[in-house]
Amino acid sequence: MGDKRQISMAVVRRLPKYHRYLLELIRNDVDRISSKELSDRIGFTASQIRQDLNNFGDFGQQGYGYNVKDLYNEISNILGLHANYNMVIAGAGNLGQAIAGYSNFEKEGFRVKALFDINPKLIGLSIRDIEIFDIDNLRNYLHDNKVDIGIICTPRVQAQKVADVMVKNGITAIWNFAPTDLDVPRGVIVENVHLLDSLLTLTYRVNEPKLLDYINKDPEEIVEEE
Amino acid sequence: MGDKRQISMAVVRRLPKYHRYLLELIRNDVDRISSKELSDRIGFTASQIRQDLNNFGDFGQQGYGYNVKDLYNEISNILGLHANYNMVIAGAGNLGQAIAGYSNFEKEGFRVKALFDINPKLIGLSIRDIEIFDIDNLRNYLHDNKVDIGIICTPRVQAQKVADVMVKNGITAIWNFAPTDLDVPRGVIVENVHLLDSLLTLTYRVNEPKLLDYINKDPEEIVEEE
DNA sequence: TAGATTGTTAATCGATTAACAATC
DNA sequence: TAGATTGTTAATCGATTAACAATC
Repeated sequence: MGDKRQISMAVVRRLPKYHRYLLELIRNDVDRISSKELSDRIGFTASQIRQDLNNFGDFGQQGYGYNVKDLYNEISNILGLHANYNMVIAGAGNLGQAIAGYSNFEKEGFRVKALFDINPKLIGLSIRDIEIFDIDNLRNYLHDNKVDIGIICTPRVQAQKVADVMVKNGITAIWNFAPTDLDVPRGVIVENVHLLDSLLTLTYRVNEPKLLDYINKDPEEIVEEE
Repeated sequence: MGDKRQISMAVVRRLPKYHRYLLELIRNDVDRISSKELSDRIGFTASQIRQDLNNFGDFGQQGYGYNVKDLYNEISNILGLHANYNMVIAGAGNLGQAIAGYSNFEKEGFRVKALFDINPKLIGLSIRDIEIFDIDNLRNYLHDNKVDIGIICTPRVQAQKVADVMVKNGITAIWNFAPTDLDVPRGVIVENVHLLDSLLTLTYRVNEPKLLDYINKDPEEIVEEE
């Protein structure tokens, strides 16, 4: 019914960083902060900070700045952290187990309820009291339990199949760690964590100076021109 | 000595995806591909694909398109994958162990040589033949061994300290999984994987429709206007 | 040769930054 | 009140898309 003016992904990706820095300010007993001061810490321009925040409301006060605690709460709310989230993990290998055992998520209301794997050696074991089930039971599990987020930590070749099962059984939010892009229907939200992609941007940047030197030299052809 | 025309981060972040899709094409025995066809698969516009690639060279041929294998090799090279990389991991908890055991990296020439931790219970153990050392030995290890990439998987509070040790002992590329932004000197490259940030953008998008409805309503004030 | 498709310039679109009136 | 700082509009910058001549 509304205008639904969309928030750009560029803005959305900055929101968790605001959340993180505001928590840090609370830890340091800072009560209020101006966009200028926050800019110095977080590294975005003051102008950008004000623009970003004003997408969601008038959280500041002229002549004063922003109340740190209030702003933190506003952004928590914007990020959906007023609710708890039940999650399941497909793929109980190293990575799946690591995510299941990562305590930082629990503090924000994220709960891993079950792991699923294809490997008989893993099925039946528990990681931090979270049981590993047979992947064939994923379908039934999703039927019987309210699950908000499906996490995919399987190898590449199984990822799409798992995603299909999740989507068919009501999952609308997928956190994908498999090194492939998933094909899902409109309305299903996928957030990718492509670790190798991330590592390759690191090696790109390590090599960039040499690479650009090489490209800009281009020794053969240049001699002939004008 | 060169012009050093910089490649934008937007382009750099797309490079690993080209790499991934080209490997997929090789797997499917596709020999050549046009920007149009690649566009259909990868989801970037054909125009963008040609622009991106032309930052680095003339890899295509009019009327033909791109040779898949050649282009794959070119991009591998651009990403620095002609070399091998020695890596060490600080923090041998779940996440550190998962990364140490993640086989996808090895295929591309990445080798985890050692883990380091503060926990006496972990020190001396091995993960996939990779030994866990006392974090106090990190300094000496970096002195005695050629290490290209430092990986930080410690809790937030220890991350900066570990980064300082790495930087002081010659590391110029850091892959950071700790939920904090590192302060490093110019010339040191940091690639962050902020898992919670990623998860929060997912929950943001899950809640976005409700949130924007709420913001766009603004019931109180609107009544009074014009 | 005719058709296809690149490399590249120009046009458009969107995101960031600057500026400043409003106001606490 | 005077000073500080927001919210917001306008200007700038950069990235994406469109168009097309060059050429395989």
